[in-house]
Amino acid sequence: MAGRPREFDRDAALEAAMLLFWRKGFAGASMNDLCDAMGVRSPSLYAAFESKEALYLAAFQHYATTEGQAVWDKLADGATARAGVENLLLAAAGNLPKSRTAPAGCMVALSAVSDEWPASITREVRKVRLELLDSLCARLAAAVASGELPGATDVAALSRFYLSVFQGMAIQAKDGATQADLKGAAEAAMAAWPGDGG
Amino acid sequence: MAGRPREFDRDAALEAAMLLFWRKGFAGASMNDLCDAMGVRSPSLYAAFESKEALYLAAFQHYATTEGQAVWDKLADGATARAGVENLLLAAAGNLPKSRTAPAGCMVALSAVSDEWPASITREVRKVRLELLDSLCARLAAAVASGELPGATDVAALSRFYLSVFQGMAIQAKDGATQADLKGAAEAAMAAWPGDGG
DNA sequence: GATATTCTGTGTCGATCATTACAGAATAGG
DNA sequence: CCTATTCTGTAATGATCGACACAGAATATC
Repeated sequence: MAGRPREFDRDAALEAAMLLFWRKGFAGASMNDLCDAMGVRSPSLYAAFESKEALYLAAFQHYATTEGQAVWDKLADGATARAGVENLLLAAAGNLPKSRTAPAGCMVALSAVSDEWPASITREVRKVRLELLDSLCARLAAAVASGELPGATDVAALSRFYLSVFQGMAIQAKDGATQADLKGAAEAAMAAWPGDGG
Repeated sequence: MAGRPREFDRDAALEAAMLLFWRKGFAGASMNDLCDAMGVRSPSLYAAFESKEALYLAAFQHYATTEGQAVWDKLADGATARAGVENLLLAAAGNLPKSRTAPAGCMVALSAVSDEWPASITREVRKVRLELLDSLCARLAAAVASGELPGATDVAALSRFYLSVFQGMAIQAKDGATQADLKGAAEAAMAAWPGDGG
C-alpha cells in the first residue's frame, strides 16, 4: 500500500482513548482531551477512527473484549453455577474499584445511563448489557437442567438479581467503595442462592 | 419587597427542570432545552436559579425530597427490618420503570457516574448515595439490636448488598426492564436475608 | 405620582465543541 | 527519479454551549 506510514500505534491510541472514556464518559472526554491522551493530532485521529462516536464504539468494544471479558469469563469458572456466579461477583469486587492502572467502575454497566448519549452508543451499550443478562440466564438454565437448581427456579428473575448486584457494585466503586466493601456485598448476595440456608 | 413580580411559578419551573435533568443528565440538558421545558427565558432563569450548576443542585434536592423520599420511606414501613427492606425494593420495582409521568431510573442512583460532571454535583450526589447506605445500615443495626438479626450479622456488607440491588435495578429500568422484571429481582434479593431458608 | 427595584425579552458575548481545508512531508509502485 | 497516495501539523470552520448586557415593563414604597 502506498502513502506515508502512520506514525502512531493504533492499538495503543485506542487503549488510551478507552481509559479516558472509561473515566470521563462520552461527553466528558473532548476531542482535545482525547488527542492529548492518545498523543495524536485530530486529523490523524479522524483518519484512523472516523468520528468521535465511532471512536467511542471502538473503545467500548475494546473494553468489552478485554477488561469486561476478564471478569465475565469467571462465570464459566467452577464446577457449579453457584461457584461461577460467586467467582464472577468476587472478580468484580476485585476489579471495579479504582486501581493504579484502571479507573473505577465499569464501562458496560455505567455507560449511557442518561439520554445525553448518541443513540448508536446507547443501543450498543444496552445490547451488551442485555448480553450479560443472557449469559447469566444461560448459566442458570444449565444449572436447572443439570439438577443443580430446582426445576421451579425463576431463572430470569435470579439472573436479573445477580446482574443488578454487579451493576450496583459498579456504582459503589465509583463512589469509592473498596475491594473489601464490594467483597462483603458479593458474599451477602450469594446467600440468596436457592437452597442455601441463612 | 419592591420590583416587578415574577411571571412564572418557581416550583413548577423547578419540577420541569427536574424532569429534564432526570431524563437527560446534566450535560445532556442544555440551557436552551431547560428554558423551553421550564417556559422561561434564560435571564429570568439565571435570576431565579443563579447558574446551571445551582439549578441542577436545586432540581436534585427536589427529586431527593419527593420522588426519592417516597421510595426510601418504605424502608421504615413494616414491623420488621426484613419487611422494610422488602417494601423498599418492591417500591423501587414499581417506581423505577418509565411511566406516563416519570422517566425511567433514579436521579440519585444514576447521576454523576462519570467524571464529566461538575465537582460540586458529584460531591452532593455521592453524599446522598452514602446517606442511603447509612439509612440501610441504621435499619439493619436496629434489627440486630432488637434481636431480629443475629448478633454476628455483617450490617455494613448486608447494607451495601441491598443498596447495590437497588442501584442495579435503576440501571435495568433505564434499559427497559418492566415492573414485573424488577419485582422478580427484588424477590430474589430477599432470599439473601440472614436466616431465611432457600 | 415619583422613584427605586425587580422582572422580561432581544440579542449577543467569548469559549468550547466536533470536524475539516489545506499544505507540506513521507512512503510505495513504476 | 517521478508520481500517486497517505499521513502529519497548522489553522480555521460553523455550531452550540453557558452566561449576560441592555433596555423596556411592571410593581412596591414613599
